[in-house]
Amino acid sequence: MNINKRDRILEAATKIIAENGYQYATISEIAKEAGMSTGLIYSYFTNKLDVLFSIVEIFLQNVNDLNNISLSRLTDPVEKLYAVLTNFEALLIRDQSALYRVKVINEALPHIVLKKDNKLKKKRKQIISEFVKIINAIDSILEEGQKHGAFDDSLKPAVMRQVLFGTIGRIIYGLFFRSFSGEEVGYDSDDGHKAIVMMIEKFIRK
Amino acid sequence: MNINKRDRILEAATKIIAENGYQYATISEIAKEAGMSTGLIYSYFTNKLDVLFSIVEIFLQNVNDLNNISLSRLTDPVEKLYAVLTNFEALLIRDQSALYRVKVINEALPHIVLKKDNKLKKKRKQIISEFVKIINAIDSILEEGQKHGAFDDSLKPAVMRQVLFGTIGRIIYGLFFRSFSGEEVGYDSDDGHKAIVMMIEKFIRK
Amino acid sequence: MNINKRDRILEAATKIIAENGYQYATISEIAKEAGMSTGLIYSYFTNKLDVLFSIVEIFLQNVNDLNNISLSRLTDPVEKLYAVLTNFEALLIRDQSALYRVKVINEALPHIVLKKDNKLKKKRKQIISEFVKIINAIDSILEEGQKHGAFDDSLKPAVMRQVLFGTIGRIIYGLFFRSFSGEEVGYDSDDGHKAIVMMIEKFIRK
Amino acid sequence: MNINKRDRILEAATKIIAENGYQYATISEIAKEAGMSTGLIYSYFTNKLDVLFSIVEIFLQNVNDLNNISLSRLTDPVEKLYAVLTNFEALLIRDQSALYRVKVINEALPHIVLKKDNKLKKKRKQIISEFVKIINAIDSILEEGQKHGAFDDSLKPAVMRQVLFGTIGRIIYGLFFRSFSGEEVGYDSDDGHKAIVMMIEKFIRK
DNA sequence: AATGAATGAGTGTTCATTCAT
DNA sequence: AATGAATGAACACTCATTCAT
Repeated sequence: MNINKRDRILEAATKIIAENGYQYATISEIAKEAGMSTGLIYSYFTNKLDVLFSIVEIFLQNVNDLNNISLSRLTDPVEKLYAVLTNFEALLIRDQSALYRVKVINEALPHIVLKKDNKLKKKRKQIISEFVKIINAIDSILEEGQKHGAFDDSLKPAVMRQVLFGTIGRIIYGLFFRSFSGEEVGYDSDDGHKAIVMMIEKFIRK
Repeated sequence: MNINKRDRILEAATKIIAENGYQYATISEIAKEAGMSTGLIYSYFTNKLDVLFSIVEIFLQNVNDLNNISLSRLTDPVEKLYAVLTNFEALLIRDQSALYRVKVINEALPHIVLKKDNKLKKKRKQIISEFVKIINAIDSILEEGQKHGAFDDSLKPAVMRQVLFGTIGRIIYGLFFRSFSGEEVGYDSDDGHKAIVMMIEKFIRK
Repeated sequence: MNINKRDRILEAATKIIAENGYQYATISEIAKEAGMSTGLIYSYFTNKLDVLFSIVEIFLQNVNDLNNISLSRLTDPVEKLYAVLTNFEALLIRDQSALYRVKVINEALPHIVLKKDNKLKKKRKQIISEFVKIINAIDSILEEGQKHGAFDDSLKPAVMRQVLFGTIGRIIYGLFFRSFSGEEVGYDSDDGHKAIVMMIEKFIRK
Repeated sequence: MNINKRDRILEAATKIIAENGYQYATISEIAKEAGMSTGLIYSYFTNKLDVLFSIVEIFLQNVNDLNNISLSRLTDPVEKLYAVLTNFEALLIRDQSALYRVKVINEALPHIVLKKDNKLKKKRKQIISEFVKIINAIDSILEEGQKHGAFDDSLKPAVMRQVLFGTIGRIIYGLFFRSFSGEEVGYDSDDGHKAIVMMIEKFIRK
């Protein structure tokens, strides 16, 4: 197994799926983009859905890896929250292919929820476990921060976390849309970053 | 044309698409759910995508209709913002079929962006125009509010609006997921509502 | 469901499979032969294997139906055996399409044994049950005949039955081959019939 | 060319094809079973069908070799027939891998008849010639025996031969099935042998 | 001689869409 | 207006075969 080639497939798939939607992205087009034959994709992935899932899986693992590093050297909940959300943002904004990833992950989530494919049970579990890890990381930061009076405690951590996720997700999706369609959306990535930072500040107790 | 039948199709489609995803929702299953033949669907809609688009279209029209009523009798930007977001929330949380709609609209957006189907050009434009109306309504409320010192003006209206959309969308999606999967998500619709209200307050200048 | 159309598919499939072998018989060729589209075949059958199985199933049902009629009015084991084997022969020799059936059934048996397709579990069971019915019919005729001293009892009924099946099968396969390839095989259907009759006589105790 | 390796491939192929059917037996599985790479198989055989054909070819050659030895020292048609059929039986019942061969040869015959593959014309001819040799050997024994009054002459030799082939084939297939599926078939290899012997006796004129 | 990664033709199957009734 | 049988384009996936190493 050529690890490099697997990555090439995932990168090509990310692009093709982002541009066409999962349903209209064909394996043969992905293969063409990756510069290989359709058959070869099936020696790296179980099926088309597995390609989609793997994109999500790797992204979530990257998030968790970054979080592990960042959180290990921090103690202040405020700083921790900062770090976690910045990691998220960084992984999704970095470059063009990162923006594609936003789109793909957005489209992948419903598929992961649906449990259509028995062959991918294990991978599904793995993805959910990575996702839960992220959620737990944030929720426990928020909880800890509320207990220590660092954060506004009028909202449950789970809701606060949704607010933060929703904010980041939507802002970044707008940036993807701008880059994809060429149309203006009324803000740029600096504005977006500022918004995320401000959201955190809104929840900090003065 | 039987307007009642058209609605029945859209309601059935909303359920089937929400439960299976657009790709896996078949016309024949939608027809069965609506209690009619597959052929009949095609005398009310151009094609499958048209069904999806129509769900979104009607929702956006409803939002705008509600907004028009609410905004006409209000002058205070703060009250206006309240009204608009509450309308949104109301239309998406009301009942089970409203929760389905969250899911379907989420899935529909990428399709609307993609412009795959030439037959639906007009409908696409119509949807975008409804969407822009909503965006403009909010953006001008925010702008006006900032000018009058009612809202925090450190973020551009467009970004603020994304933050609010993202928050509401994510929170409501969580509620859909809870209702669909039966799993707990850590909050209920009251918590969600509280969060939306609080988001507005965060942006009000004291 | 048009019962006539189902039969047309089976007849076309029997021809195409007999001429090309199951592996090389494509659904699209069967559809063409049956004068319909590929899709329609799938509203009558689960999949390609289901078509194959159904050919066998109908044949076995026909055999059992004929056997039920014949055996009900006979008491003498010798006459019964005669009747059963003649039924078999009749159904396999009757006409061109009957000869095709010999070939197809021969090729189908291994597939039935393999249990590859979970969707066809029920049909598989049904086929085996029809097959067992035939086997039991013959075996009990032989057993009864042996008990009454009508048949040679130096072989177990199961073995005798295999001898009779093998004889008929091989002889008829030869006739199929002659008709299919145009080559001579050294005997015709009259010779074949004589052989089957003689086989029975060989087992009759004088 | 390593003759040993060629044999290893054929042995592996016999097992895999017997267990899965020719269609579902993959070259890569055969290679794995033979403990080598897929590529290597193609330096010993033209293609997949060539592997199948070669199994049959070798079997038929073995039969003819045994027949040549046996028949050269016998003159009595009855003894000759005994010898020929016993050779046949011996080669097919001997051990597990011999039982596999029954299955494979059964499945191979239709492929040999079909003439699909131009590359194998020569091999096809060779197989048919070996097969004809066997048929001729038996037919001439039967003919000679009939002329000398040793055998029942009410059936043409060709038909008698089919009866004998059918009997042996069916009985041995039952034994393969028993060994493969683990189910009982109502007789064992001793019963089978007895049946073959008895069949000969049935044709001997007393 | 040997490997196994890579190819790509081939086909079963699905399902949106049409249209005769 | 309504049906649902019929169509056939489209695509995921498999696997025999090749060939660079």
